[in-house]
Amino acid sequence: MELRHLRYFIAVAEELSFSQAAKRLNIAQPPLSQQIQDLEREVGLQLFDRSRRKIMLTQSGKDFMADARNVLDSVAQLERRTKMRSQGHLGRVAIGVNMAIISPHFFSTILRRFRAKHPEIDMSLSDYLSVRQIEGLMSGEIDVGFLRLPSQIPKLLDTHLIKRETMRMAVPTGHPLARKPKITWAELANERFILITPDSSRTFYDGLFFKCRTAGFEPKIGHYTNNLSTQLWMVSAGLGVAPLPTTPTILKRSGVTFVSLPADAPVYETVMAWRRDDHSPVLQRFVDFVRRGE
Amino acid sequence: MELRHLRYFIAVAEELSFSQAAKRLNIAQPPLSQQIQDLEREVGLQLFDRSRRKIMLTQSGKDFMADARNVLDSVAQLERRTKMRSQGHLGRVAIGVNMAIISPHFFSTILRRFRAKHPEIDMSLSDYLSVRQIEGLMSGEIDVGFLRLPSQIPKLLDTHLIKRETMRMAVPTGHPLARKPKITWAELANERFILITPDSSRTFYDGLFFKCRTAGFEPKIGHYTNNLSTQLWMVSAGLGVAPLPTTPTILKRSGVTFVSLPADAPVYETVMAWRRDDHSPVLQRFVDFVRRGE
DNA sequence: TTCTATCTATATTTATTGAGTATAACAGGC
DNA sequence: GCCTGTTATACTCAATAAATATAGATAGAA
Repeated sequence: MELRHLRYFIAVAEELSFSQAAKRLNIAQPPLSQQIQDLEREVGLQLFDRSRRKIMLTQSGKDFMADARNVLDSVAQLERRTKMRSQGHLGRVAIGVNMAIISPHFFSTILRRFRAKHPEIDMSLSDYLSVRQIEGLMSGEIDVGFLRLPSQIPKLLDTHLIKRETMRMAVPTGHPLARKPKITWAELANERFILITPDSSRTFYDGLFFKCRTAGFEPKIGHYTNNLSTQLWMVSAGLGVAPLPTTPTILKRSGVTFVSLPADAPVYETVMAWRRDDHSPVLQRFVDFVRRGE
Repeated sequence: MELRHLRYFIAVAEELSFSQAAKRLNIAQPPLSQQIQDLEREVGLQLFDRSRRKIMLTQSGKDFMADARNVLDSVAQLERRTKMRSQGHLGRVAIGVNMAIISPHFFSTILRRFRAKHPEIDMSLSDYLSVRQIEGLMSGEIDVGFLRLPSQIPKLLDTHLIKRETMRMAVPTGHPLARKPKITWAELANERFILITPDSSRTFYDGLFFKCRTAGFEPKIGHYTNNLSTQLWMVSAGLGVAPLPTTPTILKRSGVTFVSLPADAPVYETVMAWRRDDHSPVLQRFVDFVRRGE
C-alpha cells in the first residue's frame, strides 16, 4: 500500500465519482479505477458499491475512510513540520559558550531576541571551554559555539568575528613598568608570569611565549591560578605580572595597572563558530541572526 | 512523498547504514541511496550526515524520524484494523427487525451471543415493519433484516428461514366454528374479519383473500386494529374472527379459540434477509452465525 | 421499449520510475 | 602506501502507473 492509493481513495470517496475524482487528481479515469481495484484487492474489502449509477461507499469503505484520513492527516502534519524545519522555523540548536569570554549581557540579548523571533526553535545551552567547544562542534554535540579562537582552527569550521583583542600586561601599580605607557618584550625578561591554569587556556599563551623567546629569553612562570579574579589579586600583591586580553581591563582593580605591549603583540579573536558542512536550516537562521546583529 | 520513502528512511535511520538497510529491505544499495536522496531533496532537509565512515542522523533527521514514525504507526493501525474488517472481526452491522414477528427471546439470545463472540462489532438495531425492512435493505440503510416474507421478494435478496407458519383462525369460544377441529373456506363466507391495519401487513392477508374468492365469496372486513392484543380482545368480544399465523397461539386468551384452516392455507415464512451482493465480511459473519444457530 | 448520455471497466500501449549491475570515490585500518 | 568496507554515480532493465481506445452498463428521454 502506498499513499497514492489512499489519496486516490479519498478523492473518489469525496467526489463519489471516479471520473470527477480523476479530474481532481489530474489523471485519467482508467488508471484511477485500476488503483482503487488494486487497493480493494490488497485490503480484501469492497470499498465502493458500484451496482448503481451513482457509486456509494460501503460500510467497510466508510470505516476504512476514517482510518485513511487519519494516515493522510499525519502525513500532512509531517509535511507541515518538515517545511517549517527546512525553512528554519522549527527545530533545535545546541549552543556552546565560554562564559569566561563572552559578555553575559551580549549573549543573553542574543538568546532573548532569537527566542522572541523564533519561538518554535528550542535552544540548548552548554558552558564549555573553547577547546572543548571545538571538539563538541566536530562531534556534533553542539551546533554553534562562542569561543576564543586557538592558534589553529579546523578547516571544517566556519567563523564569525565577535570581538578582537590584543594582549596587555597587568602589572603591580608600584612596579617600574607601570610608569611606562608601552613596554618592550625584553623588559619582561626578569618578570614572573601569573597564568591561568594551562589546561583551560593553553593556546592563549602560545603567542606570548613565542615573542619572549624571539626577544631572547625564556619566560618565567610565577604561579598558576584558575580564575581571573585571583590572577589580578596576585598581581596587586606584587607576585608577578599577568598577560590578559584587552577586555578584562574594565575590571579596574586597585593596585593593578594595565600597560600596552609592542605592536606585534598577539591578537585574540572571539568568534561564533560552526561546522562549515552543517546545513541545518535552523543553524543557518541562528548564524545569520547573530551575523546581522539583530 | 510516498510511504516507500518513509519506510526506507526509517530502515536506514535504524541501521545507520545504507548497505545494511538495503539488505533488510531486500533491495540493492544504490536504489536505496537514490530514494533517500530524492526524499532529502523533496523535504529540503539533509537527514543524514555522511561525512564520516559511519553515517549519522542530523538533528533534522532525528526530528523528521519522529514524525515519520508517527505516519508509519498510523499506517500500521490502518492495516491492522483493515485486516480485522476483512475477516469480519471489526465493523458494524445494521440490523432491522420486526418485533411483532420475532420472538424477543430468540432475538435477544442471538444478539447477546454474537456480541460475546465478536465484541469489536457494533450492532445497530431498528424496529421496522417487514416491507420497510426490504426498502431498508435495498437502500443500504440496514444490512440484514428479520422479517416476514411478502408474496414477492426482490431477487437481489438472499434469505435464511427462521420460522414457517400456516394461518389459523381465531374465533370466539362460543362460536359454532369453535367446536370444529378444522373448517373449510366456505364456512367463513359469513364471518367478519378483524384485521391488522392494512398498511402494516397488507401482504399477510393477500393469500387469505385469494382463497376466499376461490371459494366463491368476497371476504367481509369487520374492523381494523393496529395490534395483536386488541385484535384478540375484539375476537373474544364476538366482533368477528381473526386470521393469525401459528405462533401467536401461545397467547392464550379466555374467550378465544384457534381453529385450523384447510391444508391449502397460506404459509408464512419468517426469514433473515440480506442483499445478495453485499459481501461485507461482518455481514457474512453475522449471517453465518445465525445460520449455524450459534 | 429503444436511443442517448454518462459513467465505469477492460484491453492495450506508452512513459515513468524504481530497482539492478558495474564501478568510481572515499574513509578508515593496517 | 594498500586493503576493506561503505556510499555515490552512471547506466540498463524491469515493473508499473498512466494514457488511449473501447466496450459494457445504467438511468433518463423520446
